Amino acid sequence: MPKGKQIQSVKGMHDILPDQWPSRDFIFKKAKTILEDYDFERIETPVLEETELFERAVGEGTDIVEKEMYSFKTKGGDNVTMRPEGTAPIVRAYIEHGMRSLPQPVKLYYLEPMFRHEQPQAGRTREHWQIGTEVIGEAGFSADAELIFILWKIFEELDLKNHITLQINSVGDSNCRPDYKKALKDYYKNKFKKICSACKTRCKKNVLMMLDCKQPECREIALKAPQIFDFLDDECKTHFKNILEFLEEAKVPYMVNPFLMRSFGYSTRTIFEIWPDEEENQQALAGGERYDKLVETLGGQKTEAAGWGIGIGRVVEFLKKKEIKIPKAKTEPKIFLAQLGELAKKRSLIMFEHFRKAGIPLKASFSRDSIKSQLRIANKLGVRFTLILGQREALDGSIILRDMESSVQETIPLEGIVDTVKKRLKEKL
RNA sequence: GUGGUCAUGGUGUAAUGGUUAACACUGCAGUUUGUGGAACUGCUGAUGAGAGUUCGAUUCUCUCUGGCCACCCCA
Repeated sequence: MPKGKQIQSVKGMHDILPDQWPSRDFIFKKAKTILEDYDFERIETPVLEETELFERAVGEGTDIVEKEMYSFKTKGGDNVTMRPEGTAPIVRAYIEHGMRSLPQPVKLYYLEPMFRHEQPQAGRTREHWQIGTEVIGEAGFSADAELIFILWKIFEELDLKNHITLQINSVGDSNCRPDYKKALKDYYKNKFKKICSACKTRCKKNVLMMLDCKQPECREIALKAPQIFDFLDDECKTHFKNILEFLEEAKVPYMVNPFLMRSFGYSTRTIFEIWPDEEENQQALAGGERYDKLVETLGGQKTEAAGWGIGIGRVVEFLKKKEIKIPKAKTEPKIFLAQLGELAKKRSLIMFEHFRKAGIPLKASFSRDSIKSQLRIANKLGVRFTLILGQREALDGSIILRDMESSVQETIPLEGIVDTVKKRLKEKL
């Protein structure tokens, strides 16, 4: 056999193996329950969208659009992109399906993979799953407040609330943000020599992101920079203040972080992130924002909206790190069926269905013939009882019930076996 | 995209410019063939890919691939 190249999964994309599913299901289930209780409805959009959607929504000049999109031309000549983020496709769907004629706001949630061509490392993959929400058609602060409240509740349900902080900030709107940007630029003008090279490009591309720089020298300068709050107009200010008051009322702890920034082109007013409470690893577990102009940008009518996304992979890792107990997805198997010989094997097949219908799924190892190896498996599974159906038993219509703890076994009639086992299980409890 | 670092069975670790690459766990099987857990025994299974140096490379060099870390950005 020629050895050849070993085919592995594509860079930055990983298999999600069985052992990861209990914690993923745990997260899905918690989030889903809460979201549906709060009247969010599920939506799923295609992985592929027209490239222009993201160029317009996220904005040219952003890293996502400039260097991180999986874009290609189809055989038919269309320019398409694998969804790098969840909001733009959903807004597209909102407009396309005329959802403005539904009672507003429209509250949607999704569970989808996102694709970004980034340099991978732990907690940063090229395909990652997100649980996200969008509330479209609500300008008032109640949308932001509810969204953040629900986000917090989900983390609370995941038993993580003591390990995270909610970071929140306002980036104003098109009315007041330009003034702030100008003030920032003025502030940085005579400090240009002291800032890092990345910030020099940031200064041109997106001044606001300079506040978020991690370099110590930039950080120091940012500390004394003019603050957004002094520039917010009255409406933005009130909007922000109302959210904070709501959070206080709802007992959701938050940290106003004037240096928190998001690079999405569509963010307006409220932005927020959930951070792990750790020195190292500052990767956000979740992030969201208000986006009052996006529907218009994509050709809809004036419609205000907000939303957030949770990174499943990161939360899974975080749960593991914090040693949060994950409830078992499946119930423990209780009964194992061992068979010996052809006839027994044939007879036993139908029993699976009888037991399954009775709510007691049977375990078995059909491919194994020796009683020894079958019992070994039964033992490993930790079942309460093992049913043994041998040639003898199959012939005279009986079966052996073996108690795995006491090793006591008895021969009982095959007829009514389901009820007998049911009774025995009950006795053992 | 830039820089650094790493790469040995499924997992975790050894070792070496020269016979058959070692150990532990796991898996599979056996230890009076119709009976699990312990113990013992055996078996399966690896030097990421390609090229170069060399009599000989898993070991040295280069390229690629992938993981991880930093920058960048983000969930």
